[in-house]
Amino acid sequence: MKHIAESTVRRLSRYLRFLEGEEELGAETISSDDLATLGGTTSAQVRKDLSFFGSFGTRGRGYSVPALARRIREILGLEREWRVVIVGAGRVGAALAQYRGFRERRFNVVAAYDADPARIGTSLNGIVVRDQRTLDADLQALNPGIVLIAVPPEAAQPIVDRVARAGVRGILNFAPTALRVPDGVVVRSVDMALELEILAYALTAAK
Amino acid sequence: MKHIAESTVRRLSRYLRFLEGEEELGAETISSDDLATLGGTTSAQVRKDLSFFGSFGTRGRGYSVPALARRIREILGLEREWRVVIVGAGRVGAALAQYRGFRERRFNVVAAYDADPARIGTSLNGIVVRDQRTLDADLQALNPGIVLIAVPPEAAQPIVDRVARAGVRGILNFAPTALRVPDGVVVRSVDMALELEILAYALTAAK
DNA sequence: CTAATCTTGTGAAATGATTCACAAGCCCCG
DNA sequence: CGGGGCTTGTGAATCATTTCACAAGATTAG
Repeated sequence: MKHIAESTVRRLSRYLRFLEGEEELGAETISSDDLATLGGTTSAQVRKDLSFFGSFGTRGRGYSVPALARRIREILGLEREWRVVIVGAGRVGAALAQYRGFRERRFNVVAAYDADPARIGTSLNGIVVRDQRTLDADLQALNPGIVLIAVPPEAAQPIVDRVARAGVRGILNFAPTALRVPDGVVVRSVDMALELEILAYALTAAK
Repeated sequence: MKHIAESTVRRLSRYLRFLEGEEELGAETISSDDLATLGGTTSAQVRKDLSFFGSFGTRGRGYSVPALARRIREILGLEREWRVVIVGAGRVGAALAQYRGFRERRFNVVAAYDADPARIGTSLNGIVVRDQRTLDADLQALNPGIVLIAVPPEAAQPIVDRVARAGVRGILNFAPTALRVPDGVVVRSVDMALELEILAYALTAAK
């Protein structure tokens, strides 16, 4: 398939949120214009985004809410459950381990790791923090689709190397550092300080 | 000034990280090519990014590390201190309140708020959680440049309305919901589940 | 001082993303 | 069953971003 822009995927994911909201309210159909209003974009953009994957609407009516929701879930790969392992059980790791938004989307945190003896053995919402030294061996059995990195920046790269070597292909990194990975492994980074800096720029420049 | 793309600002912020690293190592100059390698982009991109703001390099030599770092800090608005207020002292809010990366970049968390009586009065790393009902009055005195939203999604919009009414112009939202704000107020959202979904798509589509 | 070597800064070209605009299809009403 | 009113799907046009390519300035070696 043709390459799809990240901006498109990001919007699809947002459309899905709104569709699920509408679904609960019992809406049967929705127009590209309604979706656009909810998502802060334009109806042409909505239709273009969807058109990359086929045509699911009915002219004159709009889209079937449940059918479109199902189709977007399928496109995004959200019909399956995702097993997620968290490395780093500090405050950020702990918050992630217990984050409600993940469970709701069927991202299941199956284990958490830390290197600090004081944290090993403690429980995060039913998940017992394990010793990071057992990570490599455990990954075989746990077989997670995605690993979340929530360790200090200087510890991140070695963890990523180990995780990639164990065959994990998806990494979501919360450490504020650039990461190198082998081909075939996908990393995304969430850098909270960087987001604040972009905001600072917007506030500073808007004069 | 001409409008600058967000992608450019994001890269500037990353360049700054590398520059600070190089600065500590005692490097005096750096070429666009070195910066590109560190940041995973191209030298032409680096030079183009910088060129929007002036020309700081020396042909044949490269850029002075400390001078460029200073200039980027100035561009991004990081020379000043930013006062930050956090609303929502659950696990995410608590993690943010104590996040080391913010302090390092001179984003100072000056207060945290919550609506839950069980949390009010507890201390997060020296910051005592206050009652959300006093938020509006307190904002006058605190006068934060930025407010972080870390409340449940359904509570976010009312908080944003209150915060915007109090004159705050920058909001960083961690609640997984779209927010409306008046003109002149800048919102950015960090949606952790959405990042996981984009990752899920990348893993699903790459076949 | 000259020549060879670097590396910047920047128009121009190429590529990518969004918006426009409209034909085509579907629904509903009479 | 025909006409009016919606709304999709999609090429074409526009707008934005990245990459290319090279002249010009600076440094270094001889």
